[in-house]
Amino acid sequence: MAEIWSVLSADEKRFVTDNLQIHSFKKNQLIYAEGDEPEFLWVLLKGKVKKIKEGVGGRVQILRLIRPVQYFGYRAFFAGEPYVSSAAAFEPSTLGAVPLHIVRDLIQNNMKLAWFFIHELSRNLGGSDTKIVNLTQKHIRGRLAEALVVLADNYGYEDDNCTLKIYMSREDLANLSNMTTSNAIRTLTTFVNEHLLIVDGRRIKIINEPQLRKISKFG
Amino acid sequence: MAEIWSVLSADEKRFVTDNLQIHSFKKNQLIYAEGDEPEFLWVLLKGKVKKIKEGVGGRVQILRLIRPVQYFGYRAFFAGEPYVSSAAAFEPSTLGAVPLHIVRDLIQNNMKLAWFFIHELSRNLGGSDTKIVNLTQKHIRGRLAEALVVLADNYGYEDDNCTLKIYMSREDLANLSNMTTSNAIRTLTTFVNEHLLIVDGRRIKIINEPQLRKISKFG
DNA sequence: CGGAAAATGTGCTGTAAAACATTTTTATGA
DNA sequence: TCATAAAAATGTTTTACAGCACATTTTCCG
Repeated sequence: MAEIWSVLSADEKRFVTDNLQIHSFKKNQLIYAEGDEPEFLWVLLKGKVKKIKEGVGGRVQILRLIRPVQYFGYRAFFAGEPYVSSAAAFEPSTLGAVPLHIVRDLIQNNMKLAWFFIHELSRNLGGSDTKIVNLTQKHIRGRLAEALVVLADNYGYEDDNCTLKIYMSREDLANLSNMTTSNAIRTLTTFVNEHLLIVDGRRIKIINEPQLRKISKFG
Repeated sequence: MAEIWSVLSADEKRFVTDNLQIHSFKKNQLIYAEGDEPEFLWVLLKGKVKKIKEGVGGRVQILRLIRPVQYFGYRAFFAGEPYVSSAAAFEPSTLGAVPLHIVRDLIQNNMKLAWFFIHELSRNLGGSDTKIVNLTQKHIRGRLAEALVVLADNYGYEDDNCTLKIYMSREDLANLSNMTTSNAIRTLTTFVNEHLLIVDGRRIKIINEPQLRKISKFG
């Protein structure tokens, strides 16, 4: 369980293990929904998870991507609010769930754990602020390029060192970069014509990453 | 010094006081800049402060508004990054500055203080995520209405119970709601014609708040 | 005070991107 | 393996909004 695990004492580890439930989620299955009261700290063990938020007219924005081993679902609890976003599995995934009151008790007696969450929250907040400017000010090409670069940074490449290790629908790609599905498809085609990518179904090969990063930066 | 103060022991309070510097900032003066290494926890004692981030082509987004007594400038330090946004005074303001290494030492020995920051960060992160959807999906009218409502919620009204207790330029209003200055002016005029507001220079009276909130919600 | 600079207000134009529509391709599972 | 649905692709239309130019007013400060 990565970073958290390493700051826990043997007793604390035991305490967590005793209270950890393992859950499996199917592709596109909801883990929790906007408006729900936060109950569990989730840890993604295997698979991929997206945090999403519904906006005007059912339009969806993907807020964050989660990879193993990362934690989520705790922010709302610490804020004393219901969830403001939902979480769903991108693909078949295995997750652990620890009741948040257990987490609270652990933090209360383990300053290192408190620092872990302070650090995580701080990094996420910085990312969120950056995302605001990226999504509101960049043009379509810049936003899609940004999304592709983020996917590469988040999930990496297959063994060929250029195929994105995530296979998402055009719709998800659109929801990630704040555009319509049509425009995601169109812009993707443009990038292919410009020899930045090779696309085969949901398989995306990035063949000119520097140029893509440039577009993402000044787009 | 509000919430933080109340969780400190007498010794800790003394420690903070000994390390607190008071600074005055003029209207529009920069407090710190994007890219700077975080050095101080800032506390706004008097005045108004905005957190801003520059985007494509120098275009500015106002990320957050700060009122007395609120704390800021600590996120980047906890994340171990340089600042990703700048802070500037809206109007003549008085601020306190506590070196962040002092804050770190205090947190290390005071779990209540740790919880304070976990709580703050969590609330801000939720707000930031909500802002993403508001700014990307709502139309101009909705975004401006939202901004006005946020101003009312943040700084409140004058004694007449309808004049916003903040007097900001059209440009700031535009930067808050992700639009050009021209469009902020135009849309403001529309709202006046619709008898939602009365505007006299920078003095904005909200005379139909329910309708404004409705526009903000479905815009 | 007076002149310059900044802020505000309006109209016009071009265009990026949404909305809509239709066809083609790819999955899915009975 | 065929039927049906879902996803992808592509063309057309519409519109919301940025960009710009310019006039007017207000603010600032030497």
